[in-house]
Amino acid sequence: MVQDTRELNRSAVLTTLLLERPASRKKLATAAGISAATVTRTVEQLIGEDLITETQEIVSEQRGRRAVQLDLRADLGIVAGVDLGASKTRIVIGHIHGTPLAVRELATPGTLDLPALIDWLAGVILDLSSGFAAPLRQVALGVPGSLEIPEQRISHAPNLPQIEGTEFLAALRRSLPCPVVCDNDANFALLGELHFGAAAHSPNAALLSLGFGLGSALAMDGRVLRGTRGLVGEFGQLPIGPMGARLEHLVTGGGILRQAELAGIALESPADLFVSDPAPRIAALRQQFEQGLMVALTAVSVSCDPDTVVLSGGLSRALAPELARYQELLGGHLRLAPRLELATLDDFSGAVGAMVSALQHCYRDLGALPEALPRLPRGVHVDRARLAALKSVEPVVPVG
Amino acid sequence: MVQDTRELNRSAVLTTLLLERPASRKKLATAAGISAATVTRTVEQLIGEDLITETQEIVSEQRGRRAVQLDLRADLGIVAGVDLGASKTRIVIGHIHGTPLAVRELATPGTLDLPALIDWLAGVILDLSSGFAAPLRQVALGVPGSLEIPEQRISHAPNLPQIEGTEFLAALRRSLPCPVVCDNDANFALLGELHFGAAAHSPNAALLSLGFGLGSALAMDGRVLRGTRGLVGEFGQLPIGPMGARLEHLVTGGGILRQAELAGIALESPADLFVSDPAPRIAALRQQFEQGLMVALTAVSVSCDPDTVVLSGGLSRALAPELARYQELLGGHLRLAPRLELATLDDFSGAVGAMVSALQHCYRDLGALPEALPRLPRGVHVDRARLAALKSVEPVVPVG
DNA sequence: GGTTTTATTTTCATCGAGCAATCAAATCTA
DNA sequence: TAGATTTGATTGCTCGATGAAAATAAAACC
Repeated sequence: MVQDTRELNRSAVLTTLLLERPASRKKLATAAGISAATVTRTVEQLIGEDLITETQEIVSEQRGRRAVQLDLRADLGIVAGVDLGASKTRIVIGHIHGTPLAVRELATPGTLDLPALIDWLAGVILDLSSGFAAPLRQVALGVPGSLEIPEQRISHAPNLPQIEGTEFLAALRRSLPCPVVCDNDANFALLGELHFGAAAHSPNAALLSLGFGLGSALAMDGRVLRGTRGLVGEFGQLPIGPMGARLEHLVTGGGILRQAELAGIALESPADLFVSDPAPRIAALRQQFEQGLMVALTAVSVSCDPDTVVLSGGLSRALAPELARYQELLGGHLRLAPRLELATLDDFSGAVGAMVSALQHCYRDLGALPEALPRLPRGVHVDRARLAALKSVEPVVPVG
Repeated sequence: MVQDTRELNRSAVLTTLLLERPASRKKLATAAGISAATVTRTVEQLIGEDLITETQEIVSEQRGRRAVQLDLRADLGIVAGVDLGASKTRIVIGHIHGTPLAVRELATPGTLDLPALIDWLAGVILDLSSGFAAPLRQVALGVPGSLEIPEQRISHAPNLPQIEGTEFLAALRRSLPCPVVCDNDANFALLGELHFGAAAHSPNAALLSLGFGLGSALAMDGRVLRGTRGLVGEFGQLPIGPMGARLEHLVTGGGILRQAELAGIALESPADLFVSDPAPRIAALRQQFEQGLMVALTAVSVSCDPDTVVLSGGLSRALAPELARYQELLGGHLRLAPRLELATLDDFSGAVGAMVSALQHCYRDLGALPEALPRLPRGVHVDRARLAALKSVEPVVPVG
């Protein structure tokens, strides 16, 4: 509690710059509520630390001396957001400014044993990130399982059992030259949609991932809720059916196929449930699904009072035509029902959210104020078209 | 961002004192990480503001000069925690130090119209708080309904419909000489149990209130979650039964009676469901209840990953003998199931929690650091015996 | 009564912020 | 083209607040 006023101003100026990038000293002084003199001195320090730099002045339309624009140094580094799925692994390399630089979608070699899987993953990350003339500063990894915070243990990952326990993460950390944070894939997907997707401008939001399994995530005030034992959002465990059947047996791709089999109906894919003119027996099955979906939607709604619930995962695309009806149904169950939206980043919500998280960890390490992190990165736009375009980009672009 | 270092030290010293009450200057300096010289000056300022005061020195067992103990001034004020229930209204007057001073339990005159109800409530609060030689600084009011934050509107209060809308709160505020905060009764009940009851030492906790209605509340990191529209915790809305029947129709006192009536069973009270040797038809009804209870317990568990789930409300006492079995059942549904506990403050969880909230608002207004509030008040013990003893105390005790 | 120990206050050097003057670099105007 | 004007950035200066250390205070010990 000593002379931290200087440190405090450093943080304030840096944070303001991250929020209003790029900005002149004058603008920083106004926005941060600090005198111009102090900003000059603080900026000098930050430049000395090789953190920020003066950039091109904008062609001014005003009279008077042109403001010198400042920005985070472009060669500070890059981050990697990784979504390690049971079948596909998706990676988004992000520039320190927040821009996605490269995107990859690979088949996860799920049959490999643990050391080989770690080798493969570390190799892929290093390979993709080495094409840029800036160091890799942070990796964020989404996994199809829960993370127990105190011991950094991954549990409950039936679709990729090798990674359960603590060894996978520990070994991956040894194989990578920078910090690695890890979280549940749904949590990162929600973070991605919060920043660039369907839940932008909804600080309170939830995500329901309807795929082969059921995942969900909750966010309040722009912050994704994360319990210490990774239990948050596991609504699939709700014992709602007769005999304690779980919700995940009703509203997942796997569950639908199983229910169909039990009922003696031949379904090729879970999406067949949503054909426009279903046979009566399929309609019954579908009604069962929809009942479960309503439970799931209600559950996430009363958990964090979201403005928006984002639906993602393979099944979500199949039920898109029914969305308006579901919205109405939910309104019947719930006063003040949240808005239902499909994920706009498609299968890349998770990887993009991981990139966002990695960036936030970077900014925090650089000294940004923690309370501003949920609003960072700012001034960047990411959408599916941009990601698609980057899939084919060779990572040979020198940054800066 | 100017010379706020002084203000910052003031907050730090005050917060440390609240956390380590009472404390000497030396102790404050060590605990807050501030130099002794600065603490001396800051304490001088706080004494000048009539906020803190020197108290009796402790009889020292050490050599050397005795440390002068400092404490919040006892005559700073009192707060009122009010739990306005549909049938009973409970009030706990709390000293600024956190000690409960007076406790009342009154029948709510639920048949009064709005102005008369407000008059009655304001009168009761003023009457009870006027017996102490210290001003009433803050009132916290728990209501059997939801609070929509932006407009301060109470909604969803079927058992006390007069208070719905914005007028009740607005008029009550006009009738009381100090700030009034309002929240859902379950939220305050959880806050009470978090501080003094079954969830003490569980920063992540949830509460399930099983009474005539179903209420619940969630807390993470010692902070009760509160959505902007008061939807958090309304798990009663879960449409889990056939034909969209809601969870609240299964696990509430009212629901049980209705189900029994539908089944043609005569029940005098919901508690009859839990007799030790039930008739087969009652056992079936009970099983239905327990299925609903499991859904509710699972739902709160996966919403905030609690270490403890507190059961409160009239029904919770009836099912106490079955608690161990429910704990086991829950463990079967859920890996890492939370601990189930009965509320230890009985019917006063809500009023005590409201008192806690009122105190926290006081401390915040005095300048305590927001991040310390979830740990305040400290060093006070409240239990049902103490509350019971205070029910009969006449409020004529001059404070200080 | 002197010594030792511990708490608090005072003294004093230093640090860092803001104000205001100054410098810098534009556009505007005759 | 040479001021005048406007706006941004820097610098000199003062002042307030902190912390280290010295001084003082108040106890126990011997």
